[in-house]
Amino acid sequence: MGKIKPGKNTTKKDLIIEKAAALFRIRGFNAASMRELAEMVGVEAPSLYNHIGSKSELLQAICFKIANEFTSHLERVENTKSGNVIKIENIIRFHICMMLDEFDEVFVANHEWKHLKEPYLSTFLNQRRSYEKRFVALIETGIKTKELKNINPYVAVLTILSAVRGLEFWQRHKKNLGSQVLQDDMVTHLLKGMIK
Amino acid sequence: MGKIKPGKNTTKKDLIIEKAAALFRIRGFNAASMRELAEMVGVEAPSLYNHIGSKSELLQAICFKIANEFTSHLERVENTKSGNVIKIENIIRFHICMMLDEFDEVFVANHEWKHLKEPYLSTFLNQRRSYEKRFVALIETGIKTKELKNINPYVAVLTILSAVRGLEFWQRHKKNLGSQVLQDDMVTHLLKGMIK
DNA sequence: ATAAAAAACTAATATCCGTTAGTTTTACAG
DNA sequence: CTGTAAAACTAACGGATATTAGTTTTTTAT
Repeated sequence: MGKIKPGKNTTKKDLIIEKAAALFRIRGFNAASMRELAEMVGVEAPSLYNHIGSKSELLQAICFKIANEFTSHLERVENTKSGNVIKIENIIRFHICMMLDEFDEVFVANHEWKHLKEPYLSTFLNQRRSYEKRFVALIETGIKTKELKNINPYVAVLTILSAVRGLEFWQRHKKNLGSQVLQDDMVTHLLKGMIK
Repeated sequence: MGKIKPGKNTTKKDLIIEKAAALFRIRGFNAASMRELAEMVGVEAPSLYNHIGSKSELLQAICFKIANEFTSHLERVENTKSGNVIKIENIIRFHICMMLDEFDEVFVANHEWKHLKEPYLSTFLNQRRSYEKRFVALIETGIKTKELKNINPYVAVLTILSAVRGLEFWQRHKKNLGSQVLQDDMVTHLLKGMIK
């Protein structure tokens, strides 16, 4: 029967996925073993299969959870009446937030997606391409409405995504940088080159 | 006895390392099998061991080849008499060049280093930290000599490294962007925020 | 041409991993 | 309590992997 398992308000499956994200980030998907994961969960390895279907399924869950969060946020932004600059700032801030407080999952989605199996791999890549295109379109609109400089929108999108992704690299130095300060610095720095 | 093997001016070991870099980039270190590598080299798997010691040794060779190239280039720049802005531009251009024409090796060094075994893992990370520190020092000097704005040098270094690393992400779109144009754009963009 | 060394091949081993089978324990519903 | 379903455990399997051993072929030096 349906149960609510841990003391928290989450299923044990959710706990497993959460631990899997941490493990996959540190070890990488292939190097991470179900036995290690089981130990982190506090259980023997075969017991995991009472809650999940397979190791790949864990990777799928992580990657699509993140991909869907980004996609649905973008959709929300698109349906907003704000100007394009604000929309873009909104997206940048969302990326930074995701990077900071769902670090493991975002890292895994960024680095381990290549180990997804078909047809999930193709779906994931299509979703990603679609996201980029819609982001580009947003910038193109901003250029048409004279809000933005006449920049190459692809370069802009990829610069933004690269810079934000670089936050994973900053973790080590985070102690030296307040996170809100960091966020503001990054946003203004990334927007400065674009706004007219 | 000492031999020079292939028609080219490289040893077969070098060929194996080159193919390994391509394979490790595509599959990831753990997912890549020695049998796959052997097929790429045109040989049966055990034959590889006439030229190399182990799979890990291949990863070590790739990671330290790249790390040493960056380190020795930095050393060369430090011993130059140029101004700090030129030194920094020099470093950025070197990173971009490395990314473009030793793509597989740089990618592997950036993403698969975590699978190095001790003591190589520690050595690699120390070398990397040292590189960052010396890069930071260069920027700090530039600030003291009033060549650069009073920016946070850590932020500057990490932004630069992130942006350049993002080039791996651009491969897909490279068709749309001339590589020299790209290089100049990126350099000026990265420097613009720093120069006084 | 011949001897020696280098490098290829076949066969096999030990290990590890994801997963299944089968069983026992735990926990909740009545 | 008692019955039932969820979830834990032990044991084990099948497959893949890096690597070794031993042998044969190819290349090189003289």
